[in-house]
Amino acid sequence: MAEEAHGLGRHTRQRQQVTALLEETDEFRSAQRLHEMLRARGVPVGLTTVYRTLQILAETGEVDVIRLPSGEHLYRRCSAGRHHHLVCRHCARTVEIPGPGVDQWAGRIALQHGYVDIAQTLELFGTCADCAAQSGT
Amino acid sequence: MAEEAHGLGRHTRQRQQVTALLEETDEFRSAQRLHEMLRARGVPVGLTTVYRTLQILAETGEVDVIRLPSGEHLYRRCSAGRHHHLVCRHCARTVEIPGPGVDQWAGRIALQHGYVDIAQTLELFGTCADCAAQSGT
DNA sequence: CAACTTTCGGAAACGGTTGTCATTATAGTC
DNA sequence: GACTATAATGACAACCGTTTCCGAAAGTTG
Ligand SMILES: [Zn+2]
Ligand SMILES: [Zn+2]
Ligand SMILES: [Zn+2]
Ligand SMILES: [Zn+2]
Repeated sequence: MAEEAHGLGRHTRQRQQVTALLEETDEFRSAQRLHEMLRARGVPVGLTTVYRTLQILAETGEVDVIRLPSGEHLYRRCSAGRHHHLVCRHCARTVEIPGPGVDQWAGRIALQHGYVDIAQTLELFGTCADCAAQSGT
Repeated sequence: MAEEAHGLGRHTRQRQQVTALLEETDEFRSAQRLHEMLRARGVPVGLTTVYRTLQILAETGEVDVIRLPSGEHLYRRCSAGRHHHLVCRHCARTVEIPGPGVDQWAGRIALQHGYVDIAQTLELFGTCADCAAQSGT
C-alpha cells in the first residue's frame, strides 16, 4: 500500500524536493535554475534527476512548460483549468489567462482546412509593470 | 548603382540561390534541408551561409520562422499580411490563417495586467487531410 | 535482512545553431 | 579593365540546453 496519485513512481527525497520547490513560487523557472536553487539550500540532487522529474511532471500535466525564444524550457506549477500564460520576459512573473475561446477558434479553423488532431501553442511575452518601471528610470 | 531593396547586403550567388529556393514551394523547411537541397542540385554553398542568410531574411521579415517542438527552426516565404500558420506536423504543408483579432485580444489582455511591449506566439500544428488518409490505411 | 527493482547522478553524447578567421568574391573607383 | 576597400564565404570548432549511459545507491517487498 501507499504512494501514487501524483504521477511519479517511487517516493524519493529528490522528487519530493523538486515538487516542493515548484510549489513555492509562481514564476516559470528552468531546470538548471531549479537545480541551482536546490543545491544552494543544501539539497544534494543531480541535474539529470531534476530534468527527469520535470519531464515526468510535464507528461502527467502536473506542471506547465513554456519554451523561451532561446529554446530553454521553463516549468511552473499552475492551476487546473485550461489557460495560456502572460510571462514577463525579464523576471518570468506569470499571469494565467483563461482562454477557452482560442481552442474553439483553432478547432474551427483547422476543420475548415481539413486538418485534424490539432495542437496549438499560444504564449504571451511582455514586460511586467515592475520591470518596465525599473528600466524606465 | 544597383542592388538593395531586399534586405540583404551584397548580391552574392549563394544568397540568390537561397532566396530562389524559398520561392519555389510553400512548405516550411529547415536550414539543413534547404542546404541539402541546394547541394543536391549542384549549388556549392556552405551550411553556415544558409543559416546566416535565413537569419537576415527572418530579421527583415522577408521569411517567416516557426519552431518545432524539437527546437529546430523552419523557414518559409509567406505573403505580406499579418497571419498565423496551420502546419502539418508530418509534411509541413502550411495554410496561412489571417488572425488580426488575436493581436487585439492579446493587447487587451496584456494591458489589463500592466504588461507592455507584448509579443505573442501562436502556431497551429495538425495533420493535413492527405497525411491523415495515408496513416488511416 | 536479503533480494529485487527503480532511481540517482557524473560524465559523455547529442543536435541545431552560432562563432572564428583565413580565404574569396563583390562593388565602387581609377 | 585593373585596383582596392570591404563584406561574404565556409570548413571547423565551440556552444548550450537537453538526453543518454551505466555503475552505484536507495527504495520496496516479503
Ligand atoms: Zn499554466
Ligand atoms: Zn518582470
Ligand atoms: Zn507566414
Ligand atoms: Zn501532411
